[in-house]
Amino acid sequence: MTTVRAAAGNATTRGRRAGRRSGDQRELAILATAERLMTERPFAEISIDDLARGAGISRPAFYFYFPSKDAVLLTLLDRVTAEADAAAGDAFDRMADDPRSRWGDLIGRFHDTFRAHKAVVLACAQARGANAEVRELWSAVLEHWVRCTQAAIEAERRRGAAPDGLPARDLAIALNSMNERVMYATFASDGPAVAAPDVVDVLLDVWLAAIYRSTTPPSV
Amino acid sequence: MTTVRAAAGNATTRGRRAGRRSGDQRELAILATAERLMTERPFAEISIDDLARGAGISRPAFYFYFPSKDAVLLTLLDRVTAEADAAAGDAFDRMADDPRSRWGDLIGRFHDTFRAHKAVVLACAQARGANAEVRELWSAVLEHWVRCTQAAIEAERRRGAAPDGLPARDLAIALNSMNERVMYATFASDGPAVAAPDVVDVLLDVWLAAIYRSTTPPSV
DNA sequence: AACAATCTCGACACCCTGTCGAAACGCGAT
DNA sequence: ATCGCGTTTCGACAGGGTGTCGAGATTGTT
Repeated sequence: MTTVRAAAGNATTRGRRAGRRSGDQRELAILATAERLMTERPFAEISIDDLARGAGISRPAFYFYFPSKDAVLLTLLDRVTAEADAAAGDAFDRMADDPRSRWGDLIGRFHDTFRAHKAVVLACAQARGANAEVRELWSAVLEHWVRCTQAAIEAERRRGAAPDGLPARDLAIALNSMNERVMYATFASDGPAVAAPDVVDVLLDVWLAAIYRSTTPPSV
Repeated sequence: MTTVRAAAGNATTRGRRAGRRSGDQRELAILATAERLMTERPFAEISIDDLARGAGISRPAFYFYFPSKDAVLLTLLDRVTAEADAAAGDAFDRMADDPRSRWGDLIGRFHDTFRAHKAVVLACAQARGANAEVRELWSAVLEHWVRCTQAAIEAERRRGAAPDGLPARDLAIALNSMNERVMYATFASDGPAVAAPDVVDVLLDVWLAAIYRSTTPPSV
């Protein structure tokens, strides 16, 4: 298994070899083409030739910018990763003020990040099965949300607002997994799905029930 | 988009053209080879040549038995579909006797079906993104579980054991989606995952909390 | 103008899929 | 036994995708 990442794993070097001149626009054109085509058909059906032609270069020239088609997806996913980490940021502060609103913010942010990059996320979900790097990077995103969720659950238990029960980490994994799968189904219209406008409400209700055994958790 | 299914959509005709002689063993050999290889590497990395050689025939001969690689997976999935439908069967009877045990049975059956065909299910999850037929067939399985769950929730609400709240269908979708994703992560060791022995317990707790707002729901 | 780094692409080797037609096989009817 | 006819097999081909190489074009610097 060869790796697409630079040795240092630096996200900024995922694409081309170091040093740059005028070709930056070409690199961006490839990324833009990829994002556009992904909204039209599954990632697996997009060829490197499609990406190259879309960016106005020949197929061999593509390889100057990216080592493979997957590397393009990984670069796109890097952006989403950064945005997702930022979005999780302070959503967990002052949970005691108004738990329902705070958890709603949290799920809403996950939802917004997911939806803003729907095409990339759906493509990653498809590629995840076949590409270990996509799988690992996506796992890292999810792990971050799980940790934040776990910490918030533990804090709520400490202040007596939430009852003890399942290990907080297991609960956090289950709830975040649910969010991922439910949102995926809704955005992809894949199988039984919750209607798009209701997604956040439905998920929030399950979260509150699972964490507090109530949909009206106590504030301070 | 060409279809792999026979016009009638009959599961028994998914493979070869009608009429048969001694080649049944070959067809089974292909299926057995597929199931074995899927435990070793992702479905996308298995070629038709691999399947043919594994069954002791040449690559063109493979096409006598199946029209494509996906058709093999679909045939395997047909078995799982049948088993899953059967497993859901009477798991919803006498829910009022002992809700916790009954829901536990239900999740346990989903879990057992999933685990018994781990390789097939993981391969389908991978192929789902690229193949519409796999996606539809898997959706049908999930839809069946969702309907059963929805009916059981509504029955529990009618007898006053479960409080009103979210539409039962939305709740059923969310919970079954959670089960699918959590089990997938656990079996595939993909990203944050619940430890294998705890999966059913964790899921059951979330189900009971979401349906009853309690982990000790009332029996008759 | 000359050099070097950057960038481009024609041509190639390789792998995989799906199809065709010819040939081999199995078996009941003559 | 052998003829005939469906069943089964495979060599060979066409088409399309990936990744690589080396030669050439472009651009910025001196």
